[in-house]
Amino acid sequence: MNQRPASVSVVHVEHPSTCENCKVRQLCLPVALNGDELEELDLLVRKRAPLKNHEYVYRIGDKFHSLYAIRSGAVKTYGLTSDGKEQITGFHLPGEIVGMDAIGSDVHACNAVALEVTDVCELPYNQLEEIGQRFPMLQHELACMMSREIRAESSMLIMIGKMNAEQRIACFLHNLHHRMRQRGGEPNMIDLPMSREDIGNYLGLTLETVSRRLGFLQSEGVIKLEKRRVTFRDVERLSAICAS
Amino acid sequence: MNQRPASVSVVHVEHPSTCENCKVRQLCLPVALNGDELEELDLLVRKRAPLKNHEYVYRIGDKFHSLYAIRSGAVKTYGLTSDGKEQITGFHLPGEIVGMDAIGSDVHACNAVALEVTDVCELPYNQLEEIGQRFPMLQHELACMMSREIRAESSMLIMIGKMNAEQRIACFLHNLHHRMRQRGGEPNMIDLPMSREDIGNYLGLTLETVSRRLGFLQSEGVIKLEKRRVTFRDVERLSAICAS
DNA sequence: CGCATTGTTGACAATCGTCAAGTTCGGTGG
DNA sequence: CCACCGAACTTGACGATTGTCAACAATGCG
Repeated sequence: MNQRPASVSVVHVEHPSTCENCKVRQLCLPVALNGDELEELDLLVRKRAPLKNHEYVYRIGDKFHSLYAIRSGAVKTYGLTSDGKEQITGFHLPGEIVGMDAIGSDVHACNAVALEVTDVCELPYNQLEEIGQRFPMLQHELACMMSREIRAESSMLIMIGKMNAEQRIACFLHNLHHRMRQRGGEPNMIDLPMSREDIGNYLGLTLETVSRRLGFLQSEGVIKLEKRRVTFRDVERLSAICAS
Repeated sequence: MNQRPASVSVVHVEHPSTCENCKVRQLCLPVALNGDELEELDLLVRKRAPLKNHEYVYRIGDKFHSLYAIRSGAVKTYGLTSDGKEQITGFHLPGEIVGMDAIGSDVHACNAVALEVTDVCELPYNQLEEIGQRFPMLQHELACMMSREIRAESSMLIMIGKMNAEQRIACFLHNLHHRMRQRGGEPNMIDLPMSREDIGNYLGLTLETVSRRLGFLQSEGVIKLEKRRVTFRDVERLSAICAS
């Protein structure tokens, strides 16, 4: 008799891939919508073949046309400095929406690329505004998601502006841990979808510093590292480091 | 015969303080609205006595109720780190809207405080959503302003993450110069509304570093400093430093 | 006029970046 | 299946930018 494989849906019934059946609907636009609204939203969602690792959701210069809700996988968004270096502005998990920074622009000003196999729902923006007119709740939810994005970036500014390398790494892990748990991940373990270089880039550090500080956190017994798998051994201490 | 005082409105007719007559309507919500829409917007705007220096627009913990459009003056928004230090997340000029990070929250998560005498228009948010339902263009403009805020914060992340002290200061000045000009300021001069400490806080630097790098830019002939007055002597060079 | 706030300047220290060497891992092809 | 190659990561030594501490000057407000 076989063990059930860990962390895989126990029963995998083939639901039609509607918002109503989506695993992350509690975190995404549909959170507060009723049946009619959901139905309308489903009508405008364009499905796409899942993106493979390194495939772009959109690129700098692409005409802005749609927002993209992440259904599964992970996406990083990054801009370019004037001398052509990448600066990652966010890592995005299922239930989050990317592309909101381009509303009211003609073209996208940042790249969005999949960090693993990733399923996205395309939401044509003019249609979204149109049904938003008829469904106030949808309009409201969209505003909430944009507002949340603003808050998230403000938090990053606070973090980058005031914290040292160790605190940044601790906060980063803590934040990711929290978000992964919201999404039903293992309670004390995460598999990072990004490289050390990406982490460093995001946090305003070099990959060497990331590697060193992660190693230090491990030596202190706060986490355990196995390649990109991070096991949390002392979440209390991790929080304490964030707040120190 | 007296000279006309510089940088003061030449003729100061007492317009009623409607959106239509607002000096920054081209930069604010009303930019694309027609007569009916403007009238409706004016009905919901609550005027307040101008804020004096150091007076709060809203504070952390205040119940979220309204957005605030800045009519004149300047506002800084800042959050608090877990150990109680301030981190400034933005400086806001006339035509900009503060409070959008609290939409969908119960309470404000950051402070907004006037840096000089400042006139704000209070926009009760539920009324704003309500008339947004009837006027798609207003709804669209609001989304654009939120989107712009997301882009602005992304730019800051790119800047803080990748630039050294001198580049940050140069970009900061350049950005402020640009925004002041949009608002009809002197072409090559700005009076900073914030202290060196505020600038450093915002840019993730200490006030000493700000003072030193500003002094260096002056010694290089890029700017001239007189207390908080900055005169631009070589905007080309300033741009070059930002991009270096 | 005096005191508090703000800004400037200097000396020194520390964190983090740079450069470099070496290791592990994963994928590809013989 | 094994060998090889490149990507990703780790670790060490060194240096530079920036922060810290301190003294002092200038400003503005009561």
